[in-house]
Amino acid sequence: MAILRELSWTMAEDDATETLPPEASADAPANGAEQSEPLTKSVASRLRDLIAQDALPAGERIRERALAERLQVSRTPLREALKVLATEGLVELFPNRGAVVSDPDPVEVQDLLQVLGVLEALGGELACAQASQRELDEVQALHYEMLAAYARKDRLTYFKVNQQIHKAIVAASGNASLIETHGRINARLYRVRYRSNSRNTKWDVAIEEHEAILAALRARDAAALSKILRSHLGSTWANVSETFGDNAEKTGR
Amino acid sequence: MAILRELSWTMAEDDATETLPPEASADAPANGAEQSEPLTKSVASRLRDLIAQDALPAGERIRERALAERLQVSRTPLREALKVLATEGLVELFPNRGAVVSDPDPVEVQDLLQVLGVLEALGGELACAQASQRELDEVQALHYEMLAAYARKDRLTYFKVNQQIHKAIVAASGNASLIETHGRINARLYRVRYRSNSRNTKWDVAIEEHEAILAALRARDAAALSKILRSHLGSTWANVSETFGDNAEKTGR
DNA sequence: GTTTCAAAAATGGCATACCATTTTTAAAGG
DNA sequence: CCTTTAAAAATGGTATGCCATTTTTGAAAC
Repeated sequence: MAILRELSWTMAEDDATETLPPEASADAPANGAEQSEPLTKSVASRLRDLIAQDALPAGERIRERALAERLQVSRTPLREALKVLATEGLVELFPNRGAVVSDPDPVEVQDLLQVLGVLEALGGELACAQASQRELDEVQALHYEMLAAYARKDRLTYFKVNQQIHKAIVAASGNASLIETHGRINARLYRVRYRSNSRNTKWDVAIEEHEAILAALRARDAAALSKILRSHLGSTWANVSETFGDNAEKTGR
Repeated sequence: MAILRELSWTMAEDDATETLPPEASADAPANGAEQSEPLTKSVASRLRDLIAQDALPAGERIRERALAERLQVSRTPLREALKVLATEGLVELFPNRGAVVSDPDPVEVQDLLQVLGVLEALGGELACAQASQRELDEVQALHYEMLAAYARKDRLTYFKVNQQIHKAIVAASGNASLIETHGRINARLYRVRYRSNSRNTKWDVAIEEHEAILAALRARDAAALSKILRSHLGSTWANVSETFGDNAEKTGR
């Protein structure tokens, strides 16, 4: 299918290894500061990117030896990274038959969105109380950027900025555990939501909701923002469920 | 300090390897079904137990070679397991200087409790809509067990049954992602909460709150249950913060 | 007695080798 | 041509070995 290409997705984590540079980094001795990030970590980071971009297609079995060679590392750090990604839910491990890139079904997606909803709701509440004016302004700026992408019908930019907005709100909560958990759940939904974004038929509704989000945030109205953010992900489900052919939306939940 | 001994803590996960059997399991050929669980998995499970029980004290550095020998495995599966536990937040990894058992400070604990609060609130809401009568009855039974432990001033049993109740409510939500996420956040708080349990000065308040929880659950009053569960973890923070000497409770959040 | 610093020991990071299980291949049988 | 099945190849699981970094040791200097 080969959707998803030009994304520079980063998790709520640390380093952002650039996408798909298979060659090992040459030694840069000019730097007097610390070097040497653990290989496992950078491999995990690269794998997250590859999965988000469908360069490792969902449902596909991962061959350790081949992938290790592709990434120019031995199997040991690759295996360690795969264990980590499995814990994060991005791949599934099958004893004696390796790893497969996770491909959540509608029920899982709905479950994840429900959790994401309450996490963002909490993020919004805390942000109303904790966010600096600086942070609020930045969210506002992102909001305008999003409107610009909407006006241009630039779905890719819209999607990326949209993600940034939600991430920024949660970040403004100042709650490290929340930020991390939110980032992780979000990562598991990334591919599915990206796919749904390109077919989203209720774009204008999403925009309206975002206006309400911004209004509540500016007013620091915690209760209102919490409510909107949670229901906003209900709308997301309405969109995403269309992507799962047919009757996925009526799972009776 | 050596608190925590007789717990048979299990995560929201799978297998429950018994605590501290250093000898490798002898081959049991009688079983025709599948055998051979991956070592990494069972090692991770054992480490979780050891951490929960303070057999691996918080803040202490983990020596790979020594621990590998103690667990009777090579360093490879142990290292893989440590990466997993690091992802779960139970240990922290320091490049080139190994792993340390996490010891959350008051701010982290408060953050974790806030997240746990909204997760349980969601669990309660969903449980009101989804739980079978069977599941409700079981929660009720656990509640009575807890009252029995309270009457006997048996704090250990109280603590364990209390945990079971909250876990059972979340489990009744039927939301797999929620169950998993809740289990993970909970695991990170386990030690701290256990410690606070033994000094809890507001035991009767907690009991009252549990009565309200049960009432709301029986009535399938989602809104009420959600609200109570979340504030219940506010009370938990009030208790836990006492454990962090002095002025931990007024962190201004 | 304290501090400095270099040698030595220990430790974590990674690659590789070997084994058991699984998957594929292909040959035999129908 | 399809099914069965046994050999062969490939794969994941684990142990071990080597190297770079870190930590400890202890002797010299103050």
